[in-house]
Amino acid sequence: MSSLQSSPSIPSIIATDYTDDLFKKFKLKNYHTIKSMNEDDDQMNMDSSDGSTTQSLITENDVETDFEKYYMKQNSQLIDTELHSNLITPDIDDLQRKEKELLQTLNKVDQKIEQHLSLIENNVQPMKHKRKPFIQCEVCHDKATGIHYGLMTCEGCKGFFKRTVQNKKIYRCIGNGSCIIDKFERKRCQYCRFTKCLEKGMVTGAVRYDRAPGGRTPVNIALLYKYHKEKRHDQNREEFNNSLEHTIISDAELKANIENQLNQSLAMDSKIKVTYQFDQLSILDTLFDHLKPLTRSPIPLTDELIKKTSRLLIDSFISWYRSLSFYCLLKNDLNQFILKNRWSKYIFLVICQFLSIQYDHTNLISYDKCLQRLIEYQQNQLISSISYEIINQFLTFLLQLINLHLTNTEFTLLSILIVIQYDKTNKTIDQNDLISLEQVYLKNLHKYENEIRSCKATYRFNQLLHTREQINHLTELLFKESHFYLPYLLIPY
DNA sequence: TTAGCCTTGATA
DNA sequence: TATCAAGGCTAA
Repeated sequence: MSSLQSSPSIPSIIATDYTDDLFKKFKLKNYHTIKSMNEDDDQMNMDSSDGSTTQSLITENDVETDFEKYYMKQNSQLIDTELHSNLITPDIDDLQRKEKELLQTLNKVDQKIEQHLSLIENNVQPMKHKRKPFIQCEVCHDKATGIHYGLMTCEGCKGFFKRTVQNKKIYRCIGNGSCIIDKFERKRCQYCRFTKCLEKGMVTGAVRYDRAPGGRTPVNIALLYKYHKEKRHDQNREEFNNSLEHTIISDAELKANIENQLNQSLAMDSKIKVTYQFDQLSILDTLFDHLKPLTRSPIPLTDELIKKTSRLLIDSFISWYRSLSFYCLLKNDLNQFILKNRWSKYIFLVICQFLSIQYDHTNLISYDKCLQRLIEYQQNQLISSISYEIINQFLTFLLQLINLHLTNTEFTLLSILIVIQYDKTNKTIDQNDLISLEQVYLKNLHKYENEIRSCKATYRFNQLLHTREQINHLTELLFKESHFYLPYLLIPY
């Protein structure tokens, strides 16, 4: 562990445990020393932060080493925090400082503290004798065991919050900071879990520095609880008002919706748990990494493998879409509409592009071979007449795509143009913002073709737009006929 | 590291 | 004395 810590190439987060443990031990020693001294002499009023009291138990060298390591860690964390403030949890000391400032403001605003206390009491009182059989944790929706650090939470989230604050942990989110936190997924991302704890109103100041067990919540902390409770109440009211104007669905609902569509198209039962992977470093590499295992799969491909791959591709699609520059500029409901309605087209293009790289126009799978795989996949069941037509159309399209030899830029621009295409047949949502956005990307594509193909630019540009229409048509056809698995069957093995 | 269970101590 | 909300312990 110590060698890891000294290595500059390893992120500081990996090496935190060692120093955290040392600091924890140091604080414990400090606490026990003070406690024993207080027991010996009740008259003395010692401050637990006074370093001199600890020297009777541990050597100066120990203290220096422990603190040197601790402050080195703190410094490295601060640097990291500045660089990736959106993806790394803030410093716990900073959080607690902000809470103190807030508390001072609260006290200044309301001079009648006594009145405040009675109000808090009145708020707490009615809850005391209410016992519900199942109360949800406000962070992960598991069974709550009570109010912990100001919020109704389960034992897991309580312990997680305590450990984070006590050990001054700093977490990193490998996604975009919007991971789902529920009973099953809460362990996947510590950053998003802690962020949710704070957002919901857990108070870091309620974690006791002296680690003294038992007792009631101090008045000042209770004031912070009240503040957060009122703040949440206001936010909920505002969100409710907004929801009347815009129907915005949550991440969980979005995934469930896509999941349902996928189930219907693949016509299979779901037994696989969705796994989420957020890798935005190289989207095409990630997508192809998801597809490569199919080239080594048993023959014929299993439902399970196709479904698992589809889910990985969907996750990558969501991550990729959210990383696009215009994502934050569009209204939430429009983004949700795109995510819900365009994922299949994007995935279809990805698989076809993967196939076009695996094959070339001379060795493309034959019509008969394709039919044979389809029959094998359907376990020798008779296939409908429409299936013959779909295979034909699909193979024709694939051959065209192989001959196109898309560049990476063309692939990216085509992907975006598929996703943001204005759909004039759909009047259920305001898509006006997509018109101008589409124009921007069309201009970009044309400009790119002008640069690399000069006189053939317009022809190529039109070819790509035609490809987009073919993708729209084929995706809808595959979905309608529950043949969305067809592109997967063509992956060479 | 997590999370369920137990202990502790202030307060009604 | 019961309750609540802190903390600790420990198996997984």
